[in-house]
Amino acid sequence: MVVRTRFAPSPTGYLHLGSARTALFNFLFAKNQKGVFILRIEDTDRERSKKEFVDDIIESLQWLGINYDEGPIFQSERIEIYKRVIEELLNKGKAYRCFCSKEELENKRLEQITKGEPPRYDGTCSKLTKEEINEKLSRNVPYVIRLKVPEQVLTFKDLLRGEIKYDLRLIGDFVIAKSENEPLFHLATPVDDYYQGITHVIRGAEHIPNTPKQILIYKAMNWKPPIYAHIPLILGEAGGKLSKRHGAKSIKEYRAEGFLPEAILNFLVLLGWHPKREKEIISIEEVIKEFNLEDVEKRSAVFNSKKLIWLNKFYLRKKTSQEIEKIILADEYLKYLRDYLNKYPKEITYKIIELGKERANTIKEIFETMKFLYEKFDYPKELLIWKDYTFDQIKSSLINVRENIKNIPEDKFNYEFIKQVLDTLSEDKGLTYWPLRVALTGLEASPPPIDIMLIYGKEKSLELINKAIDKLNDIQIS
RNA sequence: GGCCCCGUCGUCUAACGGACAGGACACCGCUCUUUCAAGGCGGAAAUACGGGUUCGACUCCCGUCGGGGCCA
Repeated sequence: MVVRTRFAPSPTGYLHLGSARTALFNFLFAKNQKGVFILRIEDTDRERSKKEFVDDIIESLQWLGINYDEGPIFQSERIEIYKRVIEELLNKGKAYRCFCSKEELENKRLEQITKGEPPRYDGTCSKLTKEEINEKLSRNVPYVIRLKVPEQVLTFKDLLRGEIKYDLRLIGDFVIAKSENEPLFHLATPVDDYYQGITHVIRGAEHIPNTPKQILIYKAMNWKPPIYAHIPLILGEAGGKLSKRHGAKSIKEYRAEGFLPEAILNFLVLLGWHPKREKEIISIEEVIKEFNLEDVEKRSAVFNSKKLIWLNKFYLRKKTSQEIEKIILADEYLKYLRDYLNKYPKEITYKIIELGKERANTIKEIFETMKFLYEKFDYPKELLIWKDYTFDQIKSSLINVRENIKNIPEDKFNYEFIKQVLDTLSEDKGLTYWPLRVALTGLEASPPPIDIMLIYGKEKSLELINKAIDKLNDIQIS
């Protein structure tokens, strides 16, 4: 039997980390089993479904490399199929039309609650005769369609959790469609899973309570249910389900900040699963080989942004400047960084990226780290002070540095030579390098000064050193 | 509130019923170093609690508590 899995999001928001991981686990399991992974868009809720979100889901999955073999299949285009199933259920007496009004239902509900019973539909309309139904239909009394739910305990097997028992008496005859043309989630999902030959339904643990309802549809239609695996939820750092409105960023946002797909994938896979040999860095190809649903952790995982950042930094440092340039040029979402690529000659730009990526968490931060190269900067003169040295001592150090750099011939203006010159200027190298570095960057923390001088060139470097010396001259006047 | 799921360092996790309960992120030292980053070395840090079962429990059972989810 060929394994078939699916990722079935409702396009009511951008793809975020939680749903991306659900997609990923479906993908990994299918690939591990040499099976088929399907994308299905559950857009039966016309009100809340938006094309924009459909596009985002597709685009983000593609960016992450979670490629589907079939789809996207849109539920909105399959109304005829649901209609057929609904009619069959109606004809077989497995489902019925319920004409009860909102008020009636509400009254019944309150009554049940005061009696201490679980609130559920009492099945009034299931007892209607054919004549009564036709009479109501001819009068156009509004109705919904309910499934007849047997009074028993349903047990199903979850691949991660074992047997899960559910008392169906608590559910009552639930609504499966607003009408023949308007199927609800609990109908459309199992119908699609069946017709699309889904063998394994892998989804978030929030769907555990939905599963018995969906199995009931299978039973009513005499279909064989799939295997279910409910993977743990990802909780936000503040607690609670990671959700769009709970500050969870979309994949798109991570992408626009310059996170790398391999870092996000690596991060997500480690949330609930781990490789046999202890390691943190793992490629998706390796995971596909090893992936196993039974090994997936049962408890929900708290999202830890620090670890994501650590992974991203790791992968970023492994990229060459040319690769990073390529990413910026290819990705529309990083368009806003493209200007940085043209401010200096190409070779210099590579050098800048080289220095920046060693320190940055994201592609965006590469240029933030090196921002002194791109815009005017200022700093308080106190920043020039190294340890407990006086302004005078700092000033003479800078003058000394300036004169020595001035004397370096243009053709000797390279790393080794400059280093040789500067290293001899003082016993305490910090006295040479700290004020120089501040003069060149205006920052407390930055890449090393010689590298920066090589980017600026001799002339601009001397200009910035002079500016620092001027700052210190002011001191004496005041 | 009812039902369901879950419970190992702050976080992600490892540990055939039998090790000093291991690793990673974060944190704190030290080291390297002009600063930052990266690296190296080291540290603090957990089996929720209470009962059983067993020669022996993180591991199995029950209860309590806690967290989360779904429905209302």
